[in-house]
Amino acid sequence: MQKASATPDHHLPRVIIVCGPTASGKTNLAVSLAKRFNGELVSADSRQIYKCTDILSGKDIPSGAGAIPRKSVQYRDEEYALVTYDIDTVPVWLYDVMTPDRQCSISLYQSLAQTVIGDIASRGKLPIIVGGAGLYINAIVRTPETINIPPNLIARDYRNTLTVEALQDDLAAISPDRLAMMNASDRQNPRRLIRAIEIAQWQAEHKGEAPETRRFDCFWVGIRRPIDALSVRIRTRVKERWDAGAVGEVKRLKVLYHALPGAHLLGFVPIMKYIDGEVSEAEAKDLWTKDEIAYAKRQMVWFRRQKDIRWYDAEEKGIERQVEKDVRQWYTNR
RNA sequence: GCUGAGGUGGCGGAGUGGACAAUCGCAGCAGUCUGUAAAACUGCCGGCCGACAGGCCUACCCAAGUUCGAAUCUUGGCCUCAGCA
Repeated sequence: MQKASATPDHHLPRVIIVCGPTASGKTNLAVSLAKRFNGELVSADSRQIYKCTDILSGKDIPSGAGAIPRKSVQYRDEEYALVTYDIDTVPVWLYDVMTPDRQCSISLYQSLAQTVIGDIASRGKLPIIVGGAGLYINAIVRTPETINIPPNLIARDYRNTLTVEALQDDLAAISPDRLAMMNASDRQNPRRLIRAIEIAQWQAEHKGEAPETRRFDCFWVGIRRPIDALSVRIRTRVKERWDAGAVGEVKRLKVLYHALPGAHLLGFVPIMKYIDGEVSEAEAKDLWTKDEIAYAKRQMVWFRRQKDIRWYDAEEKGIERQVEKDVRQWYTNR
Protein backbone atom coordinates (compact mmCIF):
# COMPACT_ATOMS: atom_id res chain seq x y z
CA MET A 1 0.00 0.00 0.00
CA GLN A 2 3.05 2.25 0.29
CA LYS A 3 3.47 4.73 -2.51
CA ALA A 4 6.80 4.77 -4.27
CA SER A 5 8.85 7.54 -2.76
CA ALA A 6 10.06 10.42 -4.86
CA THR A 7 13.53 9.81 -3.47
CA PRO A 8 15.42 7.17 -5.37
CA ASP A 9 16.49 4.26 -3.20
CA HIS A 10 20.17 4.95 -3.51
CA HIS A 11 19.91 8.29 -1.72
CA LEU A 12 18.31 6.76 1.33
CA PRO A 13 20.25 5.66 4.39
CA ARG A 14 21.44 2.12 3.95
CA VAL A 15 20.56 -0.74 6.21
CA ILE A 16 21.20 -4.46 6.14
CA ILE A 17 18.56 -6.76 7.50
CA VAL A 18 19.27 -10.32 8.56
CA CYS A 19 16.18 -12.37 9.27
CA GLY A 20 15.20 -15.99 9.55
CA PRO A 21 13.49 -18.39 11.89
CA THR A 22 14.74 -19.05 15.37
CA ALA A 23 17.97 -21.05 15.53
CA SER A 24 18.79 -20.41 11.90
CA GLY A 25 22.10 -18.76 12.71
CA LYS A 26 21.16 -15.12 12.20
CA THR A 27 23.37 -13.60 14.83
CA ASN A 28 26.55 -15.32 13.72
CA LEU A 29 26.04 -14.17 10.20
CA ALA A 30 25.17 -10.64 11.31
CA VAL A 31 28.25 -10.41 13.50
CA SER A 32 30.49 -11.52 10.70
CA LEU A 33 28.90 -8.98 8.37
CA ALA A 34 29.33 -6.28 10.97
CA LYS A 35 33.02 -7.00 11.20
CA ARG A 36 33.45 -6.92 7.46
CA PHE A 37 31.45 -3.77 6.86
CA ASN A 38 32.06 -1.81 10.04
CA GLY A 39 28.54 -2.33 11.28
CA GLU A 40 26.52 -2.42 14.46
CA LEU A 41 23.60 -4.69 15.19
CA VAL A 42 20.06 -3.69 15.98
CA SER A 43 17.97 -6.47 17.44
CA ALA A 44 14.52 -6.93 15.92
CA ASP A 45 13.09 -9.14 18.56
CA SER A 46 9.95 -8.65 20.56
CA ARG A 47 11.29 -10.61 23.54
CA GLN A 48 14.91 -9.61 23.72
CA ILE A 49 13.73 -6.04 24.08
CA TYR A 50 12.76 -6.98 27.62
CA LYS A 51 15.04 -7.14 30.60
CA CYS A 52 15.34 -10.31 32.69
CA THR A 53 14.63 -12.61 29.75
CA ASP A 54 18.22 -13.34 28.82
CA ILE A 55 18.06 -17.11 28.76
CA LEU A 56 14.57 -17.80 27.49
CA SER A 57 14.69 -15.22 24.76
CA GLY A 58 18.16 -16.34 23.79
CA LYS A 59 20.08 -13.10 23.95
CA ASP A 60 23.53 -13.66 22.58
CA ILE A 61 25.37 -11.83 25.33
CA PRO A 62 28.83 -13.32 25.88
CA SER A 63 29.46 -14.17 29.51
CA GLY A 64 31.13 -11.24 31.21
CA ALA A 65 29.92 -8.68 28.70
CA GLY A 66 28.34 -5.81 30.55
CA ALA A 67 25.68 -3.38 29.45
CA ILE A 68 27.21 -0.20 28.04
CA PRO A 69 25.00 2.86 28.60
CA ARG A 70 24.28 4.68 25.36
CA LYS A 71 21.61 7.24 24.87
CA SER A 72 18.15 8.01 26.10
CA VAL A 73 15.22 8.12 23.76
CA GLN A 74 11.95 9.86 24.30
CA TYR A 75 8.75 8.18 23.20
CA ARG A 76 5.37 9.55 24.25
CA ASP A 77 6.32 10.95 27.66
CA GLU A 78 8.53 8.00 28.44
CA GLU A 79 12.27 7.98 28.58
CA TYR A 80 14.05 4.83 27.46
CA ALA A 81 17.68 4.39 28.44
CA LEU A 82 19.34 2.36 25.75
CA VAL A 83 22.33 0.15 26.29
CA THR A 84 24.45 -2.01 24.04
CA TYR A 85 26.36 -5.21 24.56
CA ASP A 86 29.45 -6.22 22.70
CA ILE A 87 29.35 -9.51 20.91
CA ASP A 88 32.82 -10.20 19.67
CA THR A 89 33.53 -6.43 19.58
CA VAL A 90 30.31 -5.70 17.71
CA PRO A 91 27.70 -3.66 19.63
CA VAL A 92 24.11 -4.91 19.71
CA TRP A 93 21.30 -2.45 20.30
CA LEU A 94 17.77 -2.83 21.62
CA TYR A 95 18.27 -5.57 24.16
CA ASP A 96 16.96 -4.77 27.65
CA VAL A 97 14.94 -1.70 26.81
CA MET A 98 12.11 -2.23 29.27
CA THR A 99 10.91 -4.43 32.11
CA PRO A 100 8.61 -7.37 31.31
CA ASP A 101 5.65 -5.89 33.15
CA ARG A 102 5.32 -3.35 30.34
CA GLN A 103 3.79 -3.78 26.93
CA CYS A 104 5.97 -3.17 23.93
CA SER A 105 4.46 -2.19 20.59
CA ILE A 106 5.68 -1.95 17.06
CA SER A 107 5.22 1.78 17.22
CA LEU A 108 7.63 2.02 20.11
CA TYR A 109 9.96 -0.43 18.47
CA GLN A 110 9.92 1.42 15.19
CA SER A 111 10.58 4.69 16.92
CA LEU A 112 13.53 3.33 18.90
CA ALA A 113 14.93 1.52 15.91
CA GLN A 114 14.82 4.63 13.74
CA THR A 115 16.69 6.61 16.34
CA VAL A 116 19.29 3.90 16.75
CA ILE A 117 19.72 3.45 13.02
CA GLY A 118 20.21 7.18 12.67
CA ASP A 119 22.76 7.17 15.47
CA ILE A 120 24.75 4.34 13.94
CA ALA A 121 24.68 5.84 10.47
CA SER A 122 25.71 9.28 11.76
CA ARG A 123 28.90 7.71 13.06
CA GLY A 124 29.64 6.35 9.62
CA LYS A 125 28.77 2.80 10.51
CA LEU A 126 26.41 0.39 8.84
CA PRO A 127 23.24 -0.54 10.75
CA ILE A 128 22.46 -4.24 10.60
CA ILE A 129 19.05 -5.28 11.81
CA VAL A 130 18.90 -8.85 13.08
CA GLY A 131 15.87 -10.65 14.27
CA GLY A 132 13.00 -13.01 13.81
CA ALA A 133 10.10 -10.69 14.53
CA GLY A 134 8.73 -10.18 11.06
CA LEU A 135 6.30 -7.48 12.03
CA TYR A 136 9.04 -5.45 13.69
CA ILE A 137 11.28 -5.69 10.67
CA ASN A 138 8.39 -4.71 8.48
CA ALA A 139 7.82 -1.61 10.52
CA ILE A 140 11.28 -0.47 9.46
CA VAL A 141 11.21 -1.59 5.86
CA ARG A 142 7.85 -0.09 5.06
CA THR A 143 6.34 1.78 7.94
CA PRO A 144 2.57 1.25 8.13
CA GLU A 145 0.57 4.44 7.80
CA THR A 146 -1.50 3.58 10.84
CA ILE A 147 1.43 2.71 13.07
CA ASN A 148 1.21 5.81 15.24
CA ILE A 149 -2.50 5.71 15.81
CA PRO A 150 -2.54 5.17 19.56
CA PRO A 151 -4.43 2.37 21.25
CA ASN A 152 -7.48 3.21 23.26
CA LEU A 153 -6.74 1.17 26.34
CA ILE A 154 -9.99 1.83 28.11
CA ALA A 155 -12.03 0.92 25.07
CA ARG A 156 -9.91 -2.18 24.64
CA ASP A 157 -10.77 -3.36 28.11
CA TYR A 158 -14.41 -2.96 27.34
CA ARG A 159 -14.28 -4.42 23.84
CA ASN A 160 -12.38 -7.44 25.07
CA THR A 161 -15.60 -8.50 26.73
CA LEU A 162 -17.58 -8.35 23.50
CA THR A 163 -18.32 -11.17 21.11
CA VAL A 164 -16.85 -11.29 17.66
CA GLU A 165 -20.26 -10.51 16.20
CA ALA A 166 -20.63 -7.42 18.34
CA LEU A 167 -17.19 -6.23 17.31
CA GLN A 168 -18.01 -6.77 13.67
CA ASP A 169 -21.17 -4.73 14.10
CA ASP A 170 -19.28 -1.93 15.80
CA LEU A 171 -16.73 -1.80 13.04
CA ALA A 172 -19.40 -1.93 10.36
CA ALA A 173 -21.12 1.03 11.99
CA ILE A 174 -17.99 3.18 11.80
CA SER A 175 -16.33 1.90 8.67
CA PRO A 176 -18.06 -0.76 6.62
CA ASP A 177 -15.24 -0.56 4.09
CA ARG A 178 -12.68 -1.53 6.64
CA LEU A 179 -14.67 -4.58 7.66
CA ALA A 180 -15.21 -5.53 4.05
CA MET A 181 -11.47 -5.37 3.47
CA MET A 182 -10.71 -7.88 6.18
CA ASN A 183 -10.43 -11.50 5.18
CA ALA A 184 -12.40 -14.36 6.70
CA SER A 185 -9.69 -15.19 9.20
CA ASP A 186 -9.15 -11.66 10.45
CA ARG A 187 -12.84 -11.01 10.69
CA GLN A 188 -13.00 -13.69 13.37
CA ASN A 189 -10.01 -12.28 15.20
CA PRO A 190 -11.09 -10.09 18.14
CA ARG A 191 -7.71 -8.46 18.42
CA ARG A 192 -7.65 -7.38 14.82
CA LEU A 193 -11.26 -6.22 14.97
CA ILE A 194 -10.57 -4.11 18.02
CA ARG A 195 -7.59 -2.50 16.40
CA ALA A 196 -9.55 -1.90 13.21
CA ILE A 197 -12.24 -0.10 15.20
CA GLU A 198 -9.57 1.97 16.91
CA ILE A 199 -8.08 2.99 13.59
CA ALA A 200 -11.45 3.76 12.04
CA GLN A 201 -12.44 5.93 14.97
CA TRP A 202 -9.17 7.78 15.06
CA GLN A 203 -9.21 8.45 11.35
CA ALA A 204 -12.72 9.79 11.58
CA GLU A 205 -11.48 12.32 14.13
CA HIS A 206 -8.14 13.19 12.55
CA LYS A 207 -8.72 13.52 8.84
CA GLY A 208 -5.69 13.93 6.65
CA GLU A 209 -3.01 13.44 9.25
CA ALA A 210 -0.37 10.96 8.29
CA PRO A 211 2.62 9.94 10.36
CA GLU A 212 5.99 10.88 9.05
CA THR A 213 7.99 7.89 8.02
CA ARG A 214 11.54 7.56 7.04
CA ARG A 215 12.60 4.99 4.55
CA PHE A 216 15.78 3.10 4.09
CA ASP A 217 17.65 1.44 1.30
CA CYS A 218 17.58 -2.13 2.57
CA PHE A 219 19.54 -5.17 1.69
CA TRP A 220 17.43 -7.93 3.12
CA VAL A 221 19.07 -11.24 3.86
CA GLY A 222 17.06 -14.30 4.89
CA ILE A 223 18.63 -17.43 6.29
CA ARG A 224 16.81 -20.68 6.07
CA ARG A 225 17.43 -24.32 6.85
CA PRO A 226 15.40 -27.43 6.16
CA ILE A 227 12.99 -27.98 9.01
CA ASP A 228 14.66 -31.22 10.10
CA ALA A 229 18.05 -29.57 10.47
CA LEU A 230 16.45 -26.64 12.22
CA SER A 231 14.65 -28.95 14.63
CA VAL A 232 17.91 -30.58 15.62
CA ARG A 233 19.42 -27.18 16.38
CA ILE A 234 16.37 -26.13 18.35
CA ARG A 235 16.50 -29.27 20.46
CA THR A 236 20.12 -28.58 21.31
CA ARG A 237 19.34 -24.99 22.14
CA VAL A 238 16.59 -25.91 24.53
CA LYS A 239 18.98 -28.23 26.36
CA GLU A 240 21.60 -25.50 26.55
CA ARG A 241 19.12 -22.97 27.84
CA TRP A 242 17.85 -25.38 30.42
CA ASP A 243 21.38 -25.99 31.64
CA ALA A 244 22.06 -22.27 31.59
CA GLY A 245 19.38 -21.76 34.23
CA ALA A 246 16.09 -21.30 32.40
CA VAL A 247 14.14 -22.64 35.36
CA GLY A 248 15.69 -20.06 37.67
CA GLU A 249 14.90 -17.31 35.21
CA VAL A 250 11.23 -18.27 35.15
CA LYS A 251 11.13 -18.33 38.94
CA ARG A 252 12.71 -14.90 39.08
CA LEU A 253 10.22 -13.49 36.60
CA LYS A 254 7.36 -14.84 38.66
CA VAL A 255 8.71 -13.27 41.80
CA LEU A 256 9.60 -9.90 40.34
CA TYR A 257 6.53 -9.19 38.27
CA HIS A 258 2.86 -9.86 38.62
CA ALA A 259 1.58 -9.03 35.19
CA LEU A 260 3.97 -10.19 32.54
CA PRO A 261 3.14 -9.04 29.02
CA GLY A 262 6.83 -9.46 28.29
CA ALA A 263 6.93 -13.00 29.58
CA HIS A 264 4.97 -14.54 26.77
CA LEU A 265 8.10 -16.46 26.15
CA LEU A 266 8.36 -19.86 24.62
CA GLY A 267 9.39 -22.25 27.34
CA PHE A 268 7.65 -20.32 30.07
CA VAL A 269 4.60 -22.55 30.30
CA PRO A 270 6.45 -25.89 30.09
CA ILE A 271 8.87 -24.72 32.76
CA MET A 272 6.01 -23.64 35.01
CA LYS A 273 4.51 -27.09 34.61
CA TYR A 274 7.82 -28.57 35.56
CA ILE A 275 8.09 -26.33 38.61
CA ASP A 276 4.57 -27.33 39.64
CA GLY A 277 5.47 -31.00 39.28
CA GLU A 278 3.02 -31.64 36.48
CA VAL A 279 5.66 -32.85 34.06
CA SER A 280 9.15 -34.26 34.27
CA GLU A 281 12.23 -32.41 33.16
CA ALA A 282 12.40 -34.45 29.96
CA GLU A 283 8.74 -33.77 29.20
CA ALA A 284 9.15 -30.07 29.83
CA LYS A 285 12.06 -29.92 27.42
CA ASP A 286 10.05 -31.81 24.82
CA LEU A 287 7.13 -29.43 25.11
CA TRP A 288 9.41 -26.45 24.89
CA THR A 289 11.16 -27.87 21.84
CA LYS A 290 7.85 -28.50 20.11
CA ASP A 291 6.73 -24.96 20.77
CA GLU A 292 9.95 -23.58 19.34
CA ILE A 293 9.65 -25.69 16.20
CA ALA A 294 6.04 -24.62 15.70
CA TYR A 295 7.14 -21.03 16.16
CA ALA A 296 9.90 -21.38 13.60
CA LYS A 297 7.32 -22.62 11.11
CA ARG A 298 5.04 -19.68 11.81
CA GLN A 299 7.95 -17.33 11.30
CA MET A 300 8.62 -18.89 7.93
CA VAL A 301 5.01 -18.44 6.89
CA TRP A 302 5.46 -14.74 7.41
CA PHE A 303 8.88 -14.46 5.82
CA ARG A 304 7.86 -16.41 2.75
CA ARG A 305 5.48 -13.65 1.77
CA GLN A 306 8.14 -10.96 1.93
CA LYS A 307 9.21 -10.70 -1.64
CA ASP A 308 12.23 -8.50 -0.96
CA ILE A 309 14.15 -11.10 0.99
CA ARG A 310 17.16 -12.74 -0.61
CA TRP A 311 17.35 -16.24 0.74
CA TYR A 312 20.49 -18.14 1.64
CA ASP A 313 20.55 -21.76 2.64
CA ALA A 314 22.54 -22.06 5.86
CA GLU A 315 23.23 -25.74 5.31
CA GLU A 316 25.30 -24.94 2.28
CA LYS A 317 29.01 -24.33 2.52
CA GLY A 318 30.31 -20.83 2.10
CA ILE A 319 27.11 -18.91 2.50
CA GLU A 320 28.87 -16.34 4.63
CA ARG A 321 31.17 -15.50 1.80
CA GLN A 322 28.33 -15.47 -0.67
CA VAL A 323 26.35 -13.05 1.47
CA GLU A 324 29.39 -10.85 1.93
CA LYS A 325 29.96 -10.76 -1.76
CA ASP A 326 26.36 -9.78 -2.47
CA VAL A 327 26.36 -7.18 0.26
CA ARG A 328 29.58 -5.70 -0.99
CA GLN A 329 28.13 -5.36 -4.43
CA TRP A 330 25.07 -3.60 -3.07
CA TYR A 331 27.15 -1.46 -0.72
CA THR A 332 29.78 -0.23 -3.13
CA ASN A 333 27.80 0.06 -6.34
CA ARG A 334 25.75 3.02 -5.27
C1' G B 1 -7.74 -66.56 41.98
C1' C B 2 -12.29 -63.65 43.12
C1' U B 3 -14.92 -58.81 42.64
C1' G B 4 -15.61 -54.12 40.18
C1' A B 5 -14.41 -50.77 36.01
C1' G B 6 -12.89 -50.57 31.20
C1' G B 7 -10.64 -51.39 26.05
C1' U B 8 -12.86 -45.67 20.48
C1' G B 9 -8.74 -42.35 15.31
C1' G B 10 -1.00 -40.20 17.01
C1' C B 11 -2.54 -38.95 22.41
C1' G B 12 -6.46 -37.52 25.92
C1' G B 13 -11.55 -38.23 25.95
C1' A B 14 -17.30 -38.07 24.27
C1' G B 15 -20.84 -41.15 22.13
C1' U B 16 -24.19 -46.23 24.37
C1' G B 17 -29.13 -49.51 18.26
C1' G B 18 -30.09 -45.64 12.57
C1' A B 19 -29.05 -38.45 11.70
C1' C B 20 -21.34 -41.73 13.01
C1' A B 21 -15.90 -41.48 9.25
C1' A B 22 -17.51 -40.88 14.87
C1' U B 23 -18.61 -34.13 19.54
C1' C B 24 -14.44 -31.85 21.81
C1' G B 25 -9.30 -30.82 23.43
C1' C B 26 -4.05 -31.65 22.37
C1' A B 27 -0.53 -32.78 18.77
C1' G B 28 0.07 -32.45 13.25
C1' C B 29 -0.56 -29.87 8.34
C1' A B 30 -1.69 -25.41 5.48
C1' G B 31 -2.55 -20.31 5.98
C1' U B 32 -3.99 -15.05 7.62
C1' C B 33 -1.36 -10.68 9.16
C1' U B 34 0.47 -3.16 9.37
C1' G B 35 0.42 -0.42 17.77
C1' U B 36 -0.35 -7.21 21.93
C1' A B 37 3.31 -10.82 16.61
C1' A B 38 7.47 -15.93 20.90
C1' A B 39 0.63 -12.88 19.99
C1' A B 40 -4.22 -13.54 18.02
C1' C B 41 -7.14 -15.76 14.36
C1' U B 42 -8.79 -19.14 10.04
C1' G B 43 -9.09 -23.82 7.28
C1' C B 44 -7.78 -29.03 6.99
C1' C B 45 -6.98 -33.24 9.89
C1' G B 46 -8.92 -42.45 8.19
C1' G B 47 -7.79 -43.86 2.75
C1' C B 48 -8.93 -43.18 -2.52
C1' C B 49 -11.50 -40.19 -6.51
C1' G B 50 -13.40 -34.91 -7.22
C1' A B 51 -12.58 -27.76 -8.36
C1' C B 52 -17.25 -28.25 -5.65
C1' A B 53 -21.45 -31.13 -4.84
C1' G B 54 -20.63 -35.77 -3.79
C1' G B 55 -19.03 -40.94 -4.40
C1' C B 56 -16.44 -45.48 -3.04
C1' C B 57 -13.48 -48.35 0.54
C1' U B 58 -11.65 -49.60 5.46
C1' A B 59 -12.78 -48.42 10.60
C1' C B 60 -14.55 -47.87 17.53
C1' C B 61 -9.54 -54.93 21.02
C1' C B 62 -10.66 -60.09 18.38
C1' A B 63 -14.36 -63.68 16.89
C1' A B 64 -19.22 -65.44 16.44
C1' G B 65 -24.29 -63.86 16.91
C1' U B 66 -29.15 -60.80 17.32
C1' U B 67 -31.16 -57.01 13.92
C1' C B 68 -33.58 -54.27 7.82
C1' G B 69 -29.43 -51.70 10.46
C1' A B 70 -24.24 -52.26 15.78
C1' A B 71 -18.85 -48.21 18.13
C1' U B 72 -23.50 -48.95 20.70
C1' C B 73 -27.21 -55.33 22.31
C1' U B 74 -25.75 -60.96 23.29
C1' U B 75 -22.01 -64.87 23.87
C1' G B 76 -17.01 -66.41 23.97
C1' G B 77 -11.87 -64.96 23.88
C1' C B 78 -7.67 -61.68 24.72
C1' C B 79 -5.79 -57.43 27.33
C1' U B 80 -5.60 -53.19 31.03
C1' C B 81 -6.66 -50.85 35.62
C1' A B 82 -8.71 -50.63 40.69
C1' G B 83 -10.29 -53.42 45.14
C1' C B 84 -10.11 -58.15 47.58
C1' A B 85 -6.89 -62.40 48.29
